[in-house]
Amino acid sequence: MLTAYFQNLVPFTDDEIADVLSYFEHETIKKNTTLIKEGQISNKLYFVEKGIGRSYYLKKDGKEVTQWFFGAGNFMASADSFFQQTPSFYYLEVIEDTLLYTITKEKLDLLIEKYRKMETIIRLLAIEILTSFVHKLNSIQFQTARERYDYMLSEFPDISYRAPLGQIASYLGMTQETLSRLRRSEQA
Amino acid sequence: MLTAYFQNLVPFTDDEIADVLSYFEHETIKKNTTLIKEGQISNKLYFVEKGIGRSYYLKKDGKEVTQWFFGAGNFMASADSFFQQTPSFYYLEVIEDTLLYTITKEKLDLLIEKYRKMETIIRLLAIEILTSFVHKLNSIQFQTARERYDYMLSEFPDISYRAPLGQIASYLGMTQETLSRLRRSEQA
DNA sequence: TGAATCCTTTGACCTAAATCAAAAAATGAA
DNA sequence: TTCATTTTTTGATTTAGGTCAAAGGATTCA
Repeated sequence: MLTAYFQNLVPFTDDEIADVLSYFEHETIKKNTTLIKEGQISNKLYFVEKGIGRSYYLKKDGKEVTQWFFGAGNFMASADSFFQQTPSFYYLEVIEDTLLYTITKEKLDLLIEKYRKMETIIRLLAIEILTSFVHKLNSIQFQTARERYDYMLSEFPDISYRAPLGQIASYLGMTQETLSRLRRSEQA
Repeated sequence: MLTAYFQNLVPFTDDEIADVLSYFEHETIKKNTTLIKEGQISNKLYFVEKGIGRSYYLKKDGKEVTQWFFGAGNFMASADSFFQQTPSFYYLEVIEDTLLYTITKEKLDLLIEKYRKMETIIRLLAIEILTSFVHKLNSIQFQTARERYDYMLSEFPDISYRAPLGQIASYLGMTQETLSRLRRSEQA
């Protein structure tokens, strides 16, 4: 899956791909494990092979706000912390038993130096993440609660039914009571 | 200013910088000029030397929604359209008389091929844009109108007083009436 | 310099969604 | 299998901010 992801962006030879993959580690993570806490500098970039990851932060009143869901087939990171090596604003966790490929910042930098194509991939990855964030921003700003939930269903159909309701509600910027009522009216 | 921007990310020699700058053009643009319309594929990346740029889109009801303001010292683009060469979701315009450096996609690609450092710069640029978008997303989701305006004041103090109120209001996801009332209470 | 257009303010009223509270359902641990 | 904890649903009430309408100000351009 990771191989396909790379090949899709920039073509590699089989030898190159094998070498690139050797920089990654394979990990199995149990449900509800925290990968990064707020304030830590994130040293790893993750690729979700199976399962769901989530980033969130705590409001002053202690309530969690989901910032993003990472489904299978996507890279996951506390992007600003990892790329800019600054303290993370977010917590990162997995909300299901999850299979991850991971790479450290140091190894990624080595890879980027070794393969120019890798730098291209990271550039494209950053732009892709950027695009999807912008898309979310536009889907949430000025939209009603119902429209925001419709965006969620179309953008993350699988996650919409696997993540706890409260986590989805905060991702969409509404209370869980409101989301619960929306779901009821959905089925009618 | 553009030189400083580059040097700040990756060191170049004087000769290199001169060569890189020769790929850019210098343009003076009159207030309220549209640079890109929705649906067009954006072929240019802009650097704002002086003035203010703005991206916006139209809702189904025809109302403009400001997506971003670009102040002096920043790159401006319809990011997804320029980098991925897809039809732009946004309009791009300048809201003051503006001095811009511009570079076409073709020339930028040449530069990236010629100087690896350029690819690094674009990668870092993409990550920087990403980070600031994420920051906005977090500052708007779950915040009250007052808090959103405070974010605007701290993030874009200059633009807060130079852009028309309606444009700022839609950027912050509120009506202009609400923003007008906020400002009044501000002064009290 | 004045008509025309655009931008901002103000007021009255309304509504979507938040808050508060508590019951019901689901999950998990012993 | 039961008890405890967490998650979801439902109801009653409140409120922030939206909508509608109209009047003032400020720009612009002939």
